[in-house]
Amino acid sequence: MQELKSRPDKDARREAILDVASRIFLEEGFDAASMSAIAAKLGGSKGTLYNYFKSKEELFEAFVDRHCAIHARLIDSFEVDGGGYREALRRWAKQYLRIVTSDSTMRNYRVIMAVSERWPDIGRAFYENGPLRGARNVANFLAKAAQAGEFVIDDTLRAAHQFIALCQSRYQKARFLNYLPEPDEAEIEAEVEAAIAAFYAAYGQRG
Amino acid sequence: MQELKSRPDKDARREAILDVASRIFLEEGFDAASMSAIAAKLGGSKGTLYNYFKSKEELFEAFVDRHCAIHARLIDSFEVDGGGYREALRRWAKQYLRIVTSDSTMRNYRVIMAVSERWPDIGRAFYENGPLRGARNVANFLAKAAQAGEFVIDDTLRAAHQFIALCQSRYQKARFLNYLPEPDEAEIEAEVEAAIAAFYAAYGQRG
Amino acid sequence: MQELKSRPDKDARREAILDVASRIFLEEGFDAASMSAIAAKLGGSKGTLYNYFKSKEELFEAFVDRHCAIHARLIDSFEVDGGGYREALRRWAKQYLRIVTSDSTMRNYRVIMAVSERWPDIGRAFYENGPLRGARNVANFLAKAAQAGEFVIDDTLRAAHQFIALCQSRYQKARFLNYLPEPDEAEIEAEVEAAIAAFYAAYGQRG
Amino acid sequence: MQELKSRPDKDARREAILDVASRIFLEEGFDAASMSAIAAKLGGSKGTLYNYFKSKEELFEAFVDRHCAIHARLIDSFEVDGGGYREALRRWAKQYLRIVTSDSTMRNYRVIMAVSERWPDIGRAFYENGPLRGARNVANFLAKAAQAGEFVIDDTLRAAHQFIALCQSRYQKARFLNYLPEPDEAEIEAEVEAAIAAFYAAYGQRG
DNA sequence: AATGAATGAGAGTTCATTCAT
DNA sequence: GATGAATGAACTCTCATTCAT
Repeated sequence: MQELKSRPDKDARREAILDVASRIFLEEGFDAASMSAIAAKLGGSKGTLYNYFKSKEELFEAFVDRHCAIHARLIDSFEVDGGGYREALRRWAKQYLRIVTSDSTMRNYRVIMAVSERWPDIGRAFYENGPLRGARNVANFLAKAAQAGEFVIDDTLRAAHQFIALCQSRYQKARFLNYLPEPDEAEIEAEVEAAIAAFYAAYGQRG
Repeated sequence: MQELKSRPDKDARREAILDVASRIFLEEGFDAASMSAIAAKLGGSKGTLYNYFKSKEELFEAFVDRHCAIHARLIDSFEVDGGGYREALRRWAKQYLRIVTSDSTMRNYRVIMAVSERWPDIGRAFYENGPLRGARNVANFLAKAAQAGEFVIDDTLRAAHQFIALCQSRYQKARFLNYLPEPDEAEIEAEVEAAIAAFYAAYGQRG
Repeated sequence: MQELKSRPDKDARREAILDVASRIFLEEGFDAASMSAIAAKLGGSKGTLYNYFKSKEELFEAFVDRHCAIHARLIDSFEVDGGGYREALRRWAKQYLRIVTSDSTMRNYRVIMAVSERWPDIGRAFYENGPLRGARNVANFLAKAAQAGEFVIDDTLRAAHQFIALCQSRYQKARFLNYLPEPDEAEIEAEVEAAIAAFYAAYGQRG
Repeated sequence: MQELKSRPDKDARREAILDVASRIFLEEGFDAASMSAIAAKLGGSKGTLYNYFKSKEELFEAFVDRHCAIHARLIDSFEVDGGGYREALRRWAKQYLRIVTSDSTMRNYRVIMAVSERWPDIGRAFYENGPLRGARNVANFLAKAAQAGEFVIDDTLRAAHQFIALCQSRYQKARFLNYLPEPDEAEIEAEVEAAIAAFYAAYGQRG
């Protein structure tokens, strides 16, 4: 009874803390974020924070885990399907690009990249749940499409990486370095069209 | 008289400070680097540090400026020339990829990206001196080559971005997130070959 | 009815808490011991702790009381009797020295002495139940023995203190300061023999 | 020049900090003493404290070192000489007892004993500079006196320990546990007389 | 009677920065 | 111009204690 009642409470509080901590980590990065600031924004005391996470590092890891999961779920939610291969690819790319160039994803990346030298595990986990997952999904699609005669592809994972890189060619570093703002819908479309054109030129089945 | 003698001294000291500060900023990032640590490694006093740079931020900016310059010089040093267009492009790409995936460049990027939200100017400066400069150099080359009939390209800057993205397709995020180690020579070659093949398929003049 | 049933339960729990608290106080001292650590080792909650003892100080006092009682009982358990006076004294001294130089007694003393300035009552209580009780027991014995013609003693309590001091002469401070380990049986015997020899020289009835 | 001027300043400040820290350590013990309290009483900032001692432990060690030195010097200052052996011994014992039962020595012992389990080195150092040094000095005297025919002593160090123990017999534990106040001059005299009587009875050359 | 989440004060420590020398 | 001692704010983290459930 008590368990059934109190556990969800505890979990809810934990999530609430993570919510606040996430926002601050994303805004400030690991080092500049302070436990005091998190507690203050939470409206609770520092002691409470430490009842739920036994150190700043542990809180950060929980933040990373959560965002790995979020990212993984998001990426898997993009269906690569329907309306013909070209259209499917186009639809996937636009969704992906929209997410991956968003301010929130950028902040996410910057925070994680910043600590990837100190804590390689964190970078690795994020890579596997984010970029690699996306590439694999695309690779699977490409394999199916190739079998159906849409493409001629030797190494589908490499091709997937190339396709994704083409989509982001203009935005990847520019967004990481905050040189460009979030692309609007037209820009996304343009990038994706250009990427698809190049990709089909390279791997499309010739008439 | 005194100026003629003391200025170079002063500049030399400044550079010495920057040398040390750079190393520490690259290793620790802006936040984790401490002025005390810099002064200690310098063998001087913190007071001296503040005689040359009036704050940690200013020292960091000097560090960024210096690395922008270093990067710009480096990128411009890659000749896009000689031995036919394809060979020139290949040579350029290999040099670029070697540099751009190196541990030292990675540290550089991570440090800058980490602060790009707080201080967008810094990210912008780095983008312009690094990635953008590289893309422009390639774009110039592509324009010349297109005029000579090697390529059919509409938007050379976009094509340049695409070519560079293709070269780094596998390594960009993987390196930022410390998922993969520095690529060896064979891996660089493979990446570049695949990129060139795709690029020529997309933009090469058809027989 | 309920009282008859619940009181023993309550007492048992109290004792269980004291068991755990004692161990921790002895290991860490008053200041370094934390209520959290005690609760954790107890397997219960901090709230429960405070249901039985209304503050850390009160818990500490209970710990002191308990150890006063333990010590008193222990000291009284040493019979000063049988096998002639010299032999009785020797037997008593060996038992006493064994106990009083043991690691567990040392920890006990150190903890109490450490707080004896802050809370003189605690030191006083411990002195009365430990050293003073021992000295009085010996003094009683000496009085009887003197009456029987074994000794010529003016002030039996002073003589008792002297005898005990002689027994511990080498170990008292050395053990408190953790300079020497627990003495082994041979060392105890040697100390006691030397003490008895000196004591009889000083107070023994001359032939 | 600068060295000749600034070093003494630094040393003086260090000593001033140690003065204050000593007082607080003696009053509160290691755990209860706080760096904030020390800084406050010093009239300086906590940062300054840490410029001189890089941790609380290091400050404590300096405190211990200082008091070891003080104790050693004090103990060596007691001449065991002049006015015949008995009188020399009496004079020494009174001085020793006066010091060793003083409130300030008591505080010193309590603080050190309290940490002797955690940091055995500290207890050991204190024992060697204090009690052991005193015992050795007495042992040397006894050896000379024995050679001159004043005593018949087999093991002079043991005899020295016994003599000292006899002197403190009533006060040792009683003072550690704060059961008795500082003895006055008459009490000291009485203790010493009793000790000397017993000691001569045990080891004095018989007429 | 038992819990354990919440608290806020305060612990030790580090920091960027200043300034008299 | 160089020094390094001094500072006070801010840091991460722990504590004894309370109280609604």
